[in-house]
Amino acid sequence: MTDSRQPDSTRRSERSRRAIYEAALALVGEIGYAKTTIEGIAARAGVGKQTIYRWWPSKAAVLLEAFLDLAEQAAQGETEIPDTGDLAADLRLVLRATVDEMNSPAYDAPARALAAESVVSPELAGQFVHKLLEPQLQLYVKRLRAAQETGEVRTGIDLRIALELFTGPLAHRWLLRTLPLTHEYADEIVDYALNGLAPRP
Amino acid sequence: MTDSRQPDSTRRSERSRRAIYEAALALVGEIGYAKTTIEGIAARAGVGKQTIYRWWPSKAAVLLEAFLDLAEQAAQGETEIPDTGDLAADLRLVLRATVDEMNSPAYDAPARALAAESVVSPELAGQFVHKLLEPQLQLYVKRLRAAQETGEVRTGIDLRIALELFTGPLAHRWLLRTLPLTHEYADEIVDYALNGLAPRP
Amino acid sequence: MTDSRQPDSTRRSERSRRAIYEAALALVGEIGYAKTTIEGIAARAGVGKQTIYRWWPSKAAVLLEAFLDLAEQAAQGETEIPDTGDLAADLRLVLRATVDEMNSPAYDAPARALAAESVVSPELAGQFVHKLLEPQLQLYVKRLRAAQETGEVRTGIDLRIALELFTGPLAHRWLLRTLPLTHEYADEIVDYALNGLAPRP
Amino acid sequence: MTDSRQPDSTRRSERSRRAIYEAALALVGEIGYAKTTIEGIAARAGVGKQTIYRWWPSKAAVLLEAFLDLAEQAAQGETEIPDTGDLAADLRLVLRATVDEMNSPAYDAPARALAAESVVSPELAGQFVHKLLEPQLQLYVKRLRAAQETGEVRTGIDLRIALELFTGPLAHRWLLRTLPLTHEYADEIVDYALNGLAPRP
DNA sequence: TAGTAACCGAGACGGTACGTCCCGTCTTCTG
DNA sequence: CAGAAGACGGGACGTACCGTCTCGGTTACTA
Repeated sequence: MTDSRQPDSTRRSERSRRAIYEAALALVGEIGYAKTTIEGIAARAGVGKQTIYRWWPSKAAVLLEAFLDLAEQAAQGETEIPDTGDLAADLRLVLRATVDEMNSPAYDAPARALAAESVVSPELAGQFVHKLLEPQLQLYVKRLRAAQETGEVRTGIDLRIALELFTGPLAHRWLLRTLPLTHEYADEIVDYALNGLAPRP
Repeated sequence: MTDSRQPDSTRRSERSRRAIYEAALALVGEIGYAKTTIEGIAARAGVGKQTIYRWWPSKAAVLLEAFLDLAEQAAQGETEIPDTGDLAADLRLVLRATVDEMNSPAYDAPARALAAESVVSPELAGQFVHKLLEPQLQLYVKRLRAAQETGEVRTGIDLRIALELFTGPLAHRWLLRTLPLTHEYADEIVDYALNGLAPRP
Repeated sequence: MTDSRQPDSTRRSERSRRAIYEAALALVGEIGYAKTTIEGIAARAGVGKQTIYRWWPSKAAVLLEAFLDLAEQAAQGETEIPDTGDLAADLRLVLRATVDEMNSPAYDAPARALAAESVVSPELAGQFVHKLLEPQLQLYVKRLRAAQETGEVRTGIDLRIALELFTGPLAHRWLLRTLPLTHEYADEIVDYALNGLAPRP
Repeated sequence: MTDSRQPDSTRRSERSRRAIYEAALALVGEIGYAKTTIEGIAARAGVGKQTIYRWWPSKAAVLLEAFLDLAEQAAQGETEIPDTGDLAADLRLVLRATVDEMNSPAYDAPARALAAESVVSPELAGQFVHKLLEPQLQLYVKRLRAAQETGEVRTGIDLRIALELFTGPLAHRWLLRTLPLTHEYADEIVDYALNGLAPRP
């Protein structure tokens, strides 16, 4: 009945885990994801390679956890889209913040790396979406539902689809760098998209 | 005047080039981009490794050219978004076709690989966007401009931004596999987005 | 004090070392030194290339050690030139044995390869001479010194030079294959050379 | 009746041949034989690779011809061992000259390279011995025969063997760099060896 | 309080692929 | 048609990492 080859996580070294997170994020920031190696992370963290292989299945998994850990620390409190009663204003605020985040190097490098890996690896994508992306998208659903109740958004709209009118364009510009990501762009997107969701006259 | 160490392209072997394209696309389709190696492409194409290194700077560059070549052959004629006078219908048609393409394995594998690499490599992204993506997006600009003239789209709209309301959401779902890409989804996107671009009452 | 990037030799795999010796000697015997490659040795030994590069600086160094190992096993006991009281007879015996050795394929191939490399590489020559050749030559010095004491060789002779009258000609014929190496030739050399070392009448 | 794949040597470019000789000797002197490549010789000589492959079968063959050409120019006239009536003096002179030659870099590099290749390649060795070495050794035979007639060397001696008492030791020291090659050493060798060839009292 | 089981840093190991260098052949164009 | 130039298929180089595997050493729970 017993068995399984999993190690005993109660004896896990917290110190090593944190060192690995830091080394992984630092290396991805400094030399990029492709040139970051497990050996490099281990060396930088002052850790044996086996300690990484024991707890993570891949380089991408290490980075995902490191990034989640980072995001968790960063997101202390601000886990809601504000509701001032003015939907357009609220969305502009959030989308502008997103634009700023995407333009900040500390966030950009690891997030891009994870996104790129996710594009190509369904397993990682699943984790990435489930643990990071979807929870954030659900915040939009929640805010849009509130707006639906106040009549700012017409009934019959599929909110899970509607939110993609806001996030999709931003993500697209960010991922493929087609054109610059600016506050003005964010505002414009909010303007056009919101118009599409408004009640028909 | 300049110089540069480029080889003499007039003496290039056409046979080798085509064999490399085919090998690259086949391998990416069969075993995935990550497991596709330059040695593997060379072996499959019956070509020396140096012949690849002589003409391309990286695995991604090979695949990009191979994919462009493929796209060029595929896109014989259909280089326009139809204009039946009914913008919504025309866009639904195009977006449904795009959905089908994204769901077809032959297109999916190399396109994903290139997109993933582009996310992480600005150089490749530049090529990818300039040679493949932007020309396609300009077709939307053209069609939307026609619609603007017939009054289906209100004046003052930035069409280069507007088109992203259609393509952004699709791209997002495709890249990160958040939710299934269906014709219904495409229709919904057209519905919501077009509403946002319509003349104000 | 120093440092150096040498690996930890206490953890070295004895099994791999022996396999590499055997593979190297076998390949040199079968296909010749020039066609023997490090990749080939590694493959034949069932070993990673890095395991060779970790412990040896070059193909020649591998072969030298393999050959030394072989010579060590072969030379169990016979580490002296016999002293029957008859110098000429003793030298004939030794030189005939040397001739036989040089004519035996198992010895010939690796020994030639090492000699050839030594001709061209002072570093290897140093090792080759110090570890293999000079110890053997000192046996001649010892035997000749005994002969000097019995009056068979005249005083005032530099024995380190004298021995070269015996070994030099043999080596020359062997290395450049000018003429066949026979027992009769060895006897003749002993005859002429010993005459030159005998006390003046 | 015609045939054979040999090119027409009457149309051969003398200019190219000389440039190849010079490039080969220069490269062997500067970077060593092992690092000298046919491509490198061609580039340095300003010659196409095919021009080398057309006329020579191997790198070693090029160098051999280049060296023979060099030796031919150097040996204008002095094609004899002097005969002053004093055999010992004559041999000391020749052996000292040989020592000097072996110690001169211009001679040393290509000669070592050819010797090393010859050790390992019977074909080249044949050429090397037949065209370069044996003619020189025959000069010793001639001089020793003269000495035999004057009674300085005893009858019954095989002169082709006898000469190796002089040249063998020198060659040995030179090839394997066991000990320094000096005039004193040459004198000693002449002394010991000649004693061995002298008529028995 | 000793024994022992596991994680840990370290790094050697059998491998795969890298990107480079040359090999010897072949092809194209020039004198 | 020899020769300069150099692209080609091929193979080995020496390096970098992969993921697995021992090897002491150091904890931290059991007997």
